[in-house]
Amino acid sequence: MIQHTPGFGTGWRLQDNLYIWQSRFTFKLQMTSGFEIYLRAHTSLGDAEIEQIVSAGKLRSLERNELLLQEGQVCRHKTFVIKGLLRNFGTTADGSESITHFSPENSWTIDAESYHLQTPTQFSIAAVERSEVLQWNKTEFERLLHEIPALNNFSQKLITQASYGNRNRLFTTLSATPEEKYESFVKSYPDLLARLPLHMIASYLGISLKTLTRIRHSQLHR
Amino acid sequence: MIQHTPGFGTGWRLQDNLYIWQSRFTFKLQMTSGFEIYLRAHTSLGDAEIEQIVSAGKLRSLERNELLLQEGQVCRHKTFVIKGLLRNFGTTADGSESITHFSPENSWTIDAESYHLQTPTQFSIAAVERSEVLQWNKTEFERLLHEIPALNNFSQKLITQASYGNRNRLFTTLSATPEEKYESFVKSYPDLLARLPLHMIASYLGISLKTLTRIRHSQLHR
DNA sequence: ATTAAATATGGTCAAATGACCATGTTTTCG
DNA sequence: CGAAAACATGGTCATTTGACCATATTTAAT
Repeated sequence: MIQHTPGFGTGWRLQDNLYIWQSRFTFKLQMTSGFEIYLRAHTSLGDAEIEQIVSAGKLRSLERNELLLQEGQVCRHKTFVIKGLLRNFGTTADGSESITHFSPENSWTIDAESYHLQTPTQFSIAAVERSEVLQWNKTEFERLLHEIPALNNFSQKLITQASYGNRNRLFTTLSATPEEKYESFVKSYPDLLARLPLHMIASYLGISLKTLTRIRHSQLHR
Repeated sequence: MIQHTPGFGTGWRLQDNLYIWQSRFTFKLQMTSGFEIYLRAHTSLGDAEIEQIVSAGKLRSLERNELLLQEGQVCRHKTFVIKGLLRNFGTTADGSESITHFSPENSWTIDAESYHLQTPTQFSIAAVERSEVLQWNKTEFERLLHEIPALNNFSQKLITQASYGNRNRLFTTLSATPEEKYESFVKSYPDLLARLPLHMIASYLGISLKTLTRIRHSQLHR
């Protein structure tokens, strides 16, 4: 019997009807190519710098619903999502969850406050789907930022851009009706619509699942 | 008859029962001392650098309800609030306003997206109270950031910290009941409670004025 | 392939919320 | 100081929303 993935990323893999042995090394090479493409598209980083960044990162696989960060922990890594989909969420006193952010492939995820201050977080990050991420711990990443000014610039730009998104999302959350929120979501993230269970979309929009299905129902008859 | 403030900051001013003539210059000196104290408290900037920053800024007075930035305009300045209270808000299609942020004295205000991208904004900034602000236009401020690394660091820190606040506010807006939102506001900003009309607090919390007065009423009997 | 879990939707009903309007009070500004 | 505007609160009522429960369908895991 063929054993799959006895170690992370390592194992027999079915490809073109042949089982091939894949080492950690070739697996990482394969997984990180998307990240390299991403960096080339969004920065002016050179080959050597990209190689340096990639080799400093560690791959991690996440099962569906596996936690990347748990309430009470300190966020110790910057994380880039290579494949899959993660969600950031907080839990209220009564145990219900509110999703503050989704991070699909080719985006970053972090708990910024916990990461920068190295304090325990009130939020969690979990995989919605089986995912592959690339991670750098804080000191490692700060070294990269220091050694590679272009990465530093890019990183600042990401932080700034994230703030635009947060503000716009806050405004929508404050001012829009549930129906408008849903339509805005569909328009902004048509791809996520198909990948997320509705209760997570409801949680993200700050409305109940019931209200969401009502909206969807009423839209059928229009 | 004594004329008050014929030019900005300039004019006869009642002090210790005497009318004294105040020039633009002495007025600015007086107004900016709070900003200097703020900088000393939050940075390690030296006297010369602080002097450089202050002298590059321009004072502006705002009447109650006067707009600092209007929907459709480009945000061209970084603004520090010396005195008074400003609000950032967006307007929905039906004409109602939602307040995204309050900026009291000793804080900054800006429309980050419009400022950084120099694109027209969908949001506005207005004075809640008569206010005094200190402003730097973008090229001027970027020159300062470039020439004064400690200011650059501080600026980055502010942007990052703002993002924590936004995320926490988003979570509360998503997950809390109207009553919890109000209590959280009272706890976080007891001073603002006394300075803001209730309809603005309701707008900030994303609830109706009616709901807010109901909450306050029910809290009296407890 | 089969079983268990997750998901989407619906019904019902009580509670929460907002729209509209009125009124007494407070604040602002000339 | 006095007029006008802004403000805080209350009443009423229609609508929206969510809680709870049930069920059919889809998806996931072994």
